[in-house]
Amino acid sequence: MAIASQEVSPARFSAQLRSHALQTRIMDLILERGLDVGDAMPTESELSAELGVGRNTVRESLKVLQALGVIEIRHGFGMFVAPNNFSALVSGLTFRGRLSLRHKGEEAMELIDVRQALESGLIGSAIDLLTDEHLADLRATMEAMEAAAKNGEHLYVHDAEFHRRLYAPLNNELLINLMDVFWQVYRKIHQALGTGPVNLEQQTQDHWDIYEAVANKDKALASERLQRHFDGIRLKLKDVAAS
Amino acid sequence: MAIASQEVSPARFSAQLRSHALQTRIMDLILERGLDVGDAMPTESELSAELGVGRNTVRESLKVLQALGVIEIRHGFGMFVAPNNFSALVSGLTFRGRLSLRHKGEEAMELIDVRQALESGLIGSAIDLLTDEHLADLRATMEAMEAAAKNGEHLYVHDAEFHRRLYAPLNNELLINLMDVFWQVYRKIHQALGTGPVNLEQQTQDHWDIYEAVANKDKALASERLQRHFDGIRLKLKDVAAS
DNA sequence: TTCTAGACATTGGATGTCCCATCTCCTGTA
DNA sequence: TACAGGAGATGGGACATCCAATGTCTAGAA
Repeated sequence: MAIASQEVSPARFSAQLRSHALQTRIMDLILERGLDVGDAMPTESELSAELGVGRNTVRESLKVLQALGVIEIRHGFGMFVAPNNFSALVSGLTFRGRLSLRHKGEEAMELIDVRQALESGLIGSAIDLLTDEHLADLRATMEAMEAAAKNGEHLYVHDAEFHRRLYAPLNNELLINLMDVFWQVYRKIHQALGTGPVNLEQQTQDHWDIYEAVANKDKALASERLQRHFDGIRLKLKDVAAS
Repeated sequence: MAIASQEVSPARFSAQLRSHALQTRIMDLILERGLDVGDAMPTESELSAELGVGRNTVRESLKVLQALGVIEIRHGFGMFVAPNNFSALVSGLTFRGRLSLRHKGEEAMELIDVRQALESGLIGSAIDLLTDEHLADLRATMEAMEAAAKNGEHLYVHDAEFHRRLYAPLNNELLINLMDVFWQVYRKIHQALGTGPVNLEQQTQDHWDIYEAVANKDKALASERLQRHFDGIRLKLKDVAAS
């Protein structure tokens, strides 16, 4: 006879498990077939037939895999195993940040904290591996930033480029991607809040200071200046959130 | 009753942009309505009507949002704004890692690098904020780990718990979530490779060493022992990948 | 009062249809 | 021969409409 189950219904997640299982099956299929980045996937119909589920169901999973950066979908042509691409995380994290800003902006601050920890913690290793070539790239970025500042243009592109190149010596794509995601999320949140007045010269000078410390291979100074850079960002965010 | 007569823009917009736009519209709708974590979302049909797209299309976007951890879908009941939850990232990153292991396992190594940078870089701040209560929690975890090791059980749970509690003082949920994701991805990759022989005692001792340094508030020592801990993990991974 | 069975709302999934984006290749013209 | 343009094939995008599965809630029975 049926006993009233004391168990907190585990079936509450059963549906998610099934759709998650389908995603996993598709990923396993890629691995089993030895497909590599850029290779073509089976068509939606083929997958639908092969996996024994409807095409709509397959599509839902495929969209998720696309969002996770696993595959790339090209309308009218086909689907392909995607190169590393975390851009999809941006929207999710941005949403989180904006949601949190309605309270006290905690999560947005947490984001800055993580960026700060990652960047100031890794700058030492990056300086160790820095070559003249990397330094020249960095300098070129700074000059472009300065030129943009003089023209009154936004520094977004150059700012992102600077931070990306700063850690290029580490040769860690995952790290670069992660940092890029965090940077973009910060930018989007900042945009959504409405940008206050920006001091382009100050911003450029901050980056020059960091560049200088890096060029002199002064790890401690570089780390400290990065810390201060982020302190400034944090303050600005707090200002905007309070208004 | 179809309100579909709304003529859309000339089909200049790429498909990805359109589906991404739909996801954004749903997220904006949440923000506009002031929904908070745990609140119920409109039903699929309502969204379909409101956004002027078919229910299947809405569902694809909803699944993506679920995968990004934005919403939680409960079969037969409804959809809700989800609490922070990065577990979905795990599958995507795991896939990346396994894909890379077919070549030289670079990405899996990069993952360890990022973990190492994050953890050894942040241990100092964590020690600054460490309270007796946190320390007691940490000790409890270690004792549980030791007990498990004596019984020959896997240490997975306790290992993860240890690293989670180590950084609890920072009070940064995003960070905890990220570390958890990385930890799980590492574990899954390791599992997929087939675990070699594991030395439970050694593993436990490593963690005790770290605990000791933390308990003594010796930041430098803690950071160094964490570094060595990850060096060990990296070596183990290299061994398995080479075979 | 307590427990159970069923109604209901809502998501899960399948199928069929049509639309439209992209690529390939063939043909016609210079 | 070389190149431009268009027709057709391929394949994803969107939608309507079923029915199934499942969690919740309530009415009714013990």
